[in-house]
Amino acid sequence: MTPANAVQSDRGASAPLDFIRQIITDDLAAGAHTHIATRFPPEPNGYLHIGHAKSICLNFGVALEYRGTCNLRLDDTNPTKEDVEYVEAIKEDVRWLGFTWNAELYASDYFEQLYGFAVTLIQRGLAYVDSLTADQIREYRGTLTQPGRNSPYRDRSSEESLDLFGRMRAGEFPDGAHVLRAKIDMASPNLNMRDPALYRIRHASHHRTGDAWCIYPMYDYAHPLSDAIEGITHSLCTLEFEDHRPLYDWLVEHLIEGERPQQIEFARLNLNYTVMSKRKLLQLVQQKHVSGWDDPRMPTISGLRRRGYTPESIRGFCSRIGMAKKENVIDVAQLEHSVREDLNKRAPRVMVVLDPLKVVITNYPEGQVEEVDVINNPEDPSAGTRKVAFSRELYVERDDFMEDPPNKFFRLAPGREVRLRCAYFVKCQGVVKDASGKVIELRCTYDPATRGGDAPDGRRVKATLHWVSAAHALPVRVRLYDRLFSVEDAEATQEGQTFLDHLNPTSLQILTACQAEESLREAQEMSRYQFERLGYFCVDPDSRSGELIFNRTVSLRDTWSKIARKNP
RNA sequence: UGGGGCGUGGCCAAGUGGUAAGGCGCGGGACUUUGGACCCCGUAUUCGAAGGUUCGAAUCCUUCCGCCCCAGCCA
Repeated sequence: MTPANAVQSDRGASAPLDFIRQIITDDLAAGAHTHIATRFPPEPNGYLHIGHAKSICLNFGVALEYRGTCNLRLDDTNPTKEDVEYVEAIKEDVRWLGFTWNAELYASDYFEQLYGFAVTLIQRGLAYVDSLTADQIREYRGTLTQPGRNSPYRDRSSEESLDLFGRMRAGEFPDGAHVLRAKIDMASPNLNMRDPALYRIRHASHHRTGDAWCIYPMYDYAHPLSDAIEGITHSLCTLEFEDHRPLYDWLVEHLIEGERPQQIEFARLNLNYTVMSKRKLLQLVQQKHVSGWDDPRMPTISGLRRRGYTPESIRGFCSRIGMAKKENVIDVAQLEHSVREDLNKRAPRVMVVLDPLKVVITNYPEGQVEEVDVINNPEDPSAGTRKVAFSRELYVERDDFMEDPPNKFFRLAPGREVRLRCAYFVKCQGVVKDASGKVIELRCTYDPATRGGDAPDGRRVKATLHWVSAAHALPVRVRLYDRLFSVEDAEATQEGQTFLDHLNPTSLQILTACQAEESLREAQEMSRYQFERLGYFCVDPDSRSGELIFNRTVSLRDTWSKIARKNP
């Protein structure tokens, strides 16, 4: 695995610059900055998801490419929703993705400075303490088409506001009694400029500052100033903050001298067949629709990690999807492609039978065992080969046999010969059924001359099957994951429905009777394999010694299933 | 309806007045001891629409249409 500090940009050198990198390049050329500084500013109120990965790759990627710096800044201005559990998870996820932050910072580090800035604003007549209730403030704000009205407290003297603001900090008032507001323009067509709230009273203890404060700055106030304090040059955020930019600029122009940060917005990432809002993800966790934030079906970084995704595949995905301002919904096939591409190159191959069907090689000596050499990774000759036990009784995949095969089915059927991977050609001579007519065993013969999988007489077979020697097989459990939602747009609901109504009831399928080749016995937690002909799997942390559990990361591309679907 | 954005193939996305990159997906083929991978080929006479400017327009102008965001003391 690539060491975190060795990560270089995942953008190809010749890739065209996206609009953000174009702006930065131009700024540099114009001499606007000598050093590029970005930040990744998550609020620690939930786990990071693949949408955050887009932002992480952008912010850290830009820093790497321009030899600048990127800070990790926890945007912890709302103590009622935030928690240390989340900050730890966020740090782990960013690190795992392969990025190293310049500094680990918290908006709460700046509370004292931010307070000072607020005092300055009040002194200059640019902010005032309002004593309207939340409901009144809403009424006074006006609507999209009607201008707002000035609060009766708007013309309060700065002395009085200063006094009130100090007493707000001192804890003299209950939640909601007063709020500090910027004095901008209640008639602005941009609602964010209609005297936005800067500070609110919240008698809540903060996960970092404890009970030191009972007033907390709003995001709109804290963010630009935090950026300025850190010397951020380009503050990259998502589209919904576009309307906030005038306020961002207003604060920075009034309070910051010298180089000022610039906010640039890009489109957030959406993926089909999932949800991306933290609120909805939290709901899935709290209502136990999934096992936790790291459930392998979740679009969270921790979920993808547990699913078996690699950091490289996620970074590759982020660079592949591009960066623009257009609303987008990326097909999950794109994500799946990224992980297949990565794992194909490095995952060792192994044979595991998910749904075993017994095969008896009738002309193979009873009690004989031989070891065949099996290729570890055809994409990587240096991976070499391993020995796999072959014997008279084997398991093959039930799907690899059909008693009455359709035209395009190349696998095993009565009278048909196939190759057992890296072992022998076998021919099906008979079928054993139980009382209900279910096939429970195949009687086959093998051709001793085909050892290794090649026929000296040059005859060909149309299929190669994976297999496991029954006597040597290691029983394992496998969890097959599918999309969490059964519709592309889970958020699109009809009257009386919620996104939960679109949950895919078969998103998790647990297989308990799988048979794996012996070499897997020592498989380490989280190690990844390709189960030949099936897909990529990783060892779940729930595994105990004596019982391995594998998660399917993604299946292999399966042209047979497409054919089968088209010819039912 | 006020304001802010955005419209290039099924999904992303380059393109910045000189005649539509690339990726995913999809279809076809070649190869094959994974129906995997790899490799070929195909997949927008047209850029939301209509006018206009120009020798020439996805790119400039005008009008129209559609979609997204904003009325938290959330971020």
